[in-house]
Amino acid sequence: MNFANELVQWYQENKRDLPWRHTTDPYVIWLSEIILQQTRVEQGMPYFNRFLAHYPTVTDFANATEDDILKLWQGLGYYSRGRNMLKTAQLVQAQFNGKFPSAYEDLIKLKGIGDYTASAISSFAANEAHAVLDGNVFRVLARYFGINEPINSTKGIKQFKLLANDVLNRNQPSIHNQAMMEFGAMLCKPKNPACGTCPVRIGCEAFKTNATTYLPVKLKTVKVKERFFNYFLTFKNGEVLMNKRTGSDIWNGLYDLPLIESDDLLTISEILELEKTKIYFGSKVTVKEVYGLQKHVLTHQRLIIRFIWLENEPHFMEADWFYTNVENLKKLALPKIIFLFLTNFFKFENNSLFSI
DNA sequence: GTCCCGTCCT
DNA sequence: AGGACGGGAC
Repeated sequence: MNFANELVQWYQENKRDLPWRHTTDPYVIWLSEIILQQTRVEQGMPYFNRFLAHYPTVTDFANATEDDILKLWQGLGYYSRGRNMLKTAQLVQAQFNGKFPSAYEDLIKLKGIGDYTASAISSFAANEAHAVLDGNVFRVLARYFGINEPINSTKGIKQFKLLANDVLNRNQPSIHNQAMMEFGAMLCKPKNPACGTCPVRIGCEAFKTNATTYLPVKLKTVKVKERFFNYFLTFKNGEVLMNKRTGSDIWNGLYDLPLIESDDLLTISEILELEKTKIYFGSKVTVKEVYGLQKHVLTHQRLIIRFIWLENEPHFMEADWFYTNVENLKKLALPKIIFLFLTNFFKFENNSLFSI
């Protein structure tokens, strides 16, 4: 039996029972695949269930607002996925009459759907012969065939793409694709792969040469930028001053507090002396309380965050600032660190995050 | 630190 | 082609 068939057999005996594996509805598969991009199954699962409960069809999804989607997406990260999903749902509603496409050529044109997701949906929903190439598949192929080419180089991606489609079982692309990924996730893991129980270890180059630790090869590590976020907490008539984030920075579309970013770690008095602080709050500022420093680590950034509670009301309001009461605050999509701070500050019994 | 059922922007 | 984009788990 060849490599791919061995993995399919392993898959049928060892696969996890995941909800999106019980359907061929391209909409449901799309939902699961976007949520699972760069996200572990265990982390994505509750979000998948929530989204499906809120939006059983793509038409329901298309009728949502961006605020609705981002609130449901809160805490999952890579928020452009949620924003792109809404655009795609609206386009599917308008141009495909609410019938979610399952053909690769249609899917690849949609926002938020790249080669991986188009291959996944078209193979799972319509059994089209497109090999998926995700982090798992890269790893399995690199190890089994002993390939040193970096998986994130242009040359490497081309090579792996060819290889993945070469080993693809064209009689059952759906099961084949799922088997490759499940095998990578459950057995051929990044660290401490279970070579002892691996059904294909006899033919595996990495096993034979004891190289699983060094494969796959990946170029460069991301450099982490350090940023200092000085947040201000102010109230008027019991309402808190909030900010809607726009532009191309992190957390686009989510809500946080009025912010002054600094290049270095400043003392409280230094922050209050900043020109920007004076423009916003005047030169006579009364600090009621300071919370922080807190560290918040993202993939490319390390945020050093402080919250400064001021008695003052702003002299100048940015266009994206607004006051809101606590009840409405609970409905806003907040970055994790802001959500944690405000939840703690206001002592929410906030379960809105996981209520359906 | 690395990786997760990647994609978009420049 | 390179960089940006969250958060959690190990």
